Amino acid sequence: MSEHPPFAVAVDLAIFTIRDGALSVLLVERGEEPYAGQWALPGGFVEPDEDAEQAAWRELHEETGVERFPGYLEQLRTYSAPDRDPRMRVVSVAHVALAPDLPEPTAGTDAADARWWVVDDLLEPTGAAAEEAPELAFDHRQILVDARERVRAKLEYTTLATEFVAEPFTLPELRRVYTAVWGTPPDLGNFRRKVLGTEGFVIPTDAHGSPTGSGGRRALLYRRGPATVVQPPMVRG
Amino acid sequence: MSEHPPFAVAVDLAIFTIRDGALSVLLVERGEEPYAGQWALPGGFVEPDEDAEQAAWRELHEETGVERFPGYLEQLRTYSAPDRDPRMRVVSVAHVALAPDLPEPTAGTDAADARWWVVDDLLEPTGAAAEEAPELAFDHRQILVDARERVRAKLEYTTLATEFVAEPFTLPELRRVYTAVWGTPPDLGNFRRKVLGTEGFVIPTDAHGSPTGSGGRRALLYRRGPATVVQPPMVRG
DNA sequence: CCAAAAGTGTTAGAGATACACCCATGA
DNA sequence: TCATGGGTGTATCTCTAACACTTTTGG
Repeated sequence: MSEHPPFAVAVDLAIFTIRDGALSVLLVERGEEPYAGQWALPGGFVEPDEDAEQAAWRELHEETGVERFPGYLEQLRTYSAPDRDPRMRVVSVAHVALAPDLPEPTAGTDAADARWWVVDDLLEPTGAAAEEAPELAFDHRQILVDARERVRAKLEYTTLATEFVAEPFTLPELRRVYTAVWGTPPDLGNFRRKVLGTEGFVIPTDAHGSPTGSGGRRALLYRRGPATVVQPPMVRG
Repeated sequence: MSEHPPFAVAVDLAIFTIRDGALSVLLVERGEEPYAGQWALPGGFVEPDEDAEQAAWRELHEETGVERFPGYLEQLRTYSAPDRDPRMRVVSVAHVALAPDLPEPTAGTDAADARWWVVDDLLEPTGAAAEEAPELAFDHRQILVDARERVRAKLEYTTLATEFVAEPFTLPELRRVYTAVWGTPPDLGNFRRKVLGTEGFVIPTDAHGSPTGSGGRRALLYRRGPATVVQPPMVRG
């Protein structure tokens, strides 16, 4: 019982953002074997002097090319099937990150390319997207499925949606986050009542946003409030 | 970037049950260094040919002494602080298990002793319990705190409470599960309406239970139903 | 002045809260 | 027959779903 077989410990990241009204995730094209040329979630090995969360933050900065990542990070779960990496025994602590719209990523050190993908195009491709949709390396498709479900669920009972928008933001912007993640827009009136009625969800400013299209009222601007939970939750669909 | 420092990967288990109306957890007294003589969550190293969940099931059988463990198991989260084990770099994939009242456990191979502890006596000891309450080894206190919070939360929006009672069970028994986990009893009438009104939560039988004390009506017996979620959730407090 | 986008009001109904009350059983 | 525990009923209140309506702005 004093055996401890050696494992490599990695972190993988599902980094989500909203682009053009669609929930999107950052993928990298692998430059090395295994799965060279295939698309995968960004990630890397945990260093001897850091924990998994520190490793995830480090990769987040490396892969997005942003020094001060403006978003949110949390652990998702650990994937440990013995054959998940053909090279050796690798256990991966997957994380979920959320951010407001980020610049186009730069390909990292060991990645051939990096870009944003619309999540639905990867997981439920229809029409033209079905041709383009790549298979993901390793068990990353499963990680992506679990990560999306985590985000969907957390929008219901937390104020996490505000991590998808840059401050200051308008309520219609925030509502578009829910629309993108859930696939269907929450009722306008009920949405506003819920957000404004939840103490500390958003903090009003006295400034107005700029017009969205041609014509239309200018929305009020808000900042993130200190609240983290929404009780009772917003309901999906 | 092609370095993979070697880690040991372990599983730790927070095994909960309800004993005498209190949420209880199984601890083992460590027989070996580090932390010899201190109490800890049961656990062990992941073997080369199994994943973390299989390792957790294996430990569950070994530590409880039960061949066919009757309860529920899920991954909690992974703890990976570099100094969490003084011997070497150990990453632990913690799990939560729930079971109906189990027999007194047998001390495992590398444990000096094993017994059930009332969780509140460990985490918020008052009065006499404060003397007895041991400090837990490693970061197991934190794991226990997180595990209890997971269980509390899941009772709200899932049918998980039924994993704490042996089939067939009565509704008052099930209600005592909520009372033990939340610390306060849900309203009797509302509780029944919620459980019976949630399709597939419980399945009625035509048998009656045996009397609890001296006097009192005999409760109807039920079995677990196929439902897993409770929508909208039961509310705590 | 019209269309588009933001914001407000209103009504019906579901569900929860907080009880009071009735039933079955053993001593 | 009474205490004990199981089970039912109900008035009130809160919140939400659904939808109609008003306001502000650009062209």
